[in-house]
Amino acid sequence: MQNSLAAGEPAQMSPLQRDSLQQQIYERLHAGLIAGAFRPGEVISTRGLATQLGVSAMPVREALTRLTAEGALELTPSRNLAVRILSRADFDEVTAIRTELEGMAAARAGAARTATDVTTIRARHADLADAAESGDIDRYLSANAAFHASIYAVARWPLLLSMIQRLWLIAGPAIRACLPDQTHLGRSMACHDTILAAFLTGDGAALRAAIIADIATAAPDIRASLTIGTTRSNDDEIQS
Amino acid sequence: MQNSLAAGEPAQMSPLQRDSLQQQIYERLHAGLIAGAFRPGEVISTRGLATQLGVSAMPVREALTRLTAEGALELTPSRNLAVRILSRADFDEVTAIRTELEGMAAARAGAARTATDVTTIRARHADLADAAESGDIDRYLSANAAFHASIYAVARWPLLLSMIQRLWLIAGPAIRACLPDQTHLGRSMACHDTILAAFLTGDGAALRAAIIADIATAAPDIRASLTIGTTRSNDDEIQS
DNA sequence: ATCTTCGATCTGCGATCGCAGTAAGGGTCA
DNA sequence: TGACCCTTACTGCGATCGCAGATCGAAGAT
Repeated sequence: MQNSLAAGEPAQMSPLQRDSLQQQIYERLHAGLIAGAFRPGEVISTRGLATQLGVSAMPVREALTRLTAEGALELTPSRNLAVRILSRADFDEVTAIRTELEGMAAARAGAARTATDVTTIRARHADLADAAESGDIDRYLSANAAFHASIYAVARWPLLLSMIQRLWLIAGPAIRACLPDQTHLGRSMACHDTILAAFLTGDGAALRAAIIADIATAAPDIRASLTIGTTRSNDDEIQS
Repeated sequence: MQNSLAAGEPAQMSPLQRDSLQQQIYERLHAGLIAGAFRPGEVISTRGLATQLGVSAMPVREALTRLTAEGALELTPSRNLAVRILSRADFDEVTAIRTELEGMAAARAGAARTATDVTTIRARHADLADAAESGDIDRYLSANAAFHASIYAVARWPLLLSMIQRLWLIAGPAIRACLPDQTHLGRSMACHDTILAAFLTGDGAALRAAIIADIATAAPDIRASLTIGTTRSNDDEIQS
């Protein structure tokens, strides 16, 4: 009844508006934090983001509240919301939980994969390799997150995926902060080839081991850069 | 300047107001969900809760938004917020992740415990045994949650503890819904004695095994009661 | 008597306004 | 010239209002 275009209109209706505003804002910030669009310690203002997005402060507030509760942001003593700065102990904790949960998701994904999954993962891996070759850090981080997330999604455990995403959310800015290590990027890509190979064979145990190796390979570099970023976090100019 | 009582008043000032309203509301709902104060499918109204708590709808909304994002509540097609009803697949996922994360926390807690921790855990276990003997289900569930949480807190990994709490939040109402099984309560208490013993010896591996056994012991009963609660969830009267 | 239909009353979501607290800039006094 | 205070412009948090959508009950028509 709704579609008055009826007869000669095969095209599907436009999505109009999928989610609530706060959900859209949350998802955008989520992706931005994982992709390293924000630096540790960077201040995020509710009203500023609201005017920038052309909406009221209300939905922005709820999105930021959620991110704060999840540990991605923190409330500074001057009543400002800022991207959380991880201590080494924090990072170790995140890494340990990541090893556990992503390992579990990988083991399950290896056993549950379908033909469609295989083509999806291949595509994501191709994107990742392409981004790595281009040297574009932002593209690489986004592609890396998409590659991993698509693997874990194969396990078809949405809660597990959500908890893993939360860990990426917390660690994302710290990962981005130690970006310029080009050698790390090469080593990481070798890990990703191993991950893809294990996924193609469907060996859950091997896939789990490959994922854990990827985490363990990247961790020392990130960890080493942490206190540096902590001490001189606010020295440079605020933002663009 | 604020305290005009000044001189002869050694007593510390009252805490006045610790957190924001939304945080207090969130914590109260959190505890209530874990302790089984809400039944699966039960509708929770923002304005209703607000008037009941004597506050505006705003902080209640943010608390409920957080709980919805965490998977404890869900938005029904009639635009109502209700306590999430777990499918068996959902419950299996929660149980699997619980096994992993609570096992990890237990292993770490066994190694990191201090003398203070021992006395705390003993006290919590005594509370739990007392509640079990009294037969008060509500007291038992609260004491059970406090017992487990205090063990995991010994690991000193706040993020891990927070993620475990989220799992309890989701599973809480389902656990409460299959309450009247008195035999289950006895079996569970046996598990708790084993847990306490393992904690006292400081054997992380044994503590981990005891925790996992506790989860595995309770899971079948809860799982079996799930679809029942799902099908006839709204048959009885709405609420008190 | 049964079916339809319309209105009152819920729901969550967003916008707008006001409040208390902090940080920084400009003015004034010693 | 230097130190101090006060004003101003932010911040997050809470309250209040209005909107669209959905449910339910009662009145009217067949």
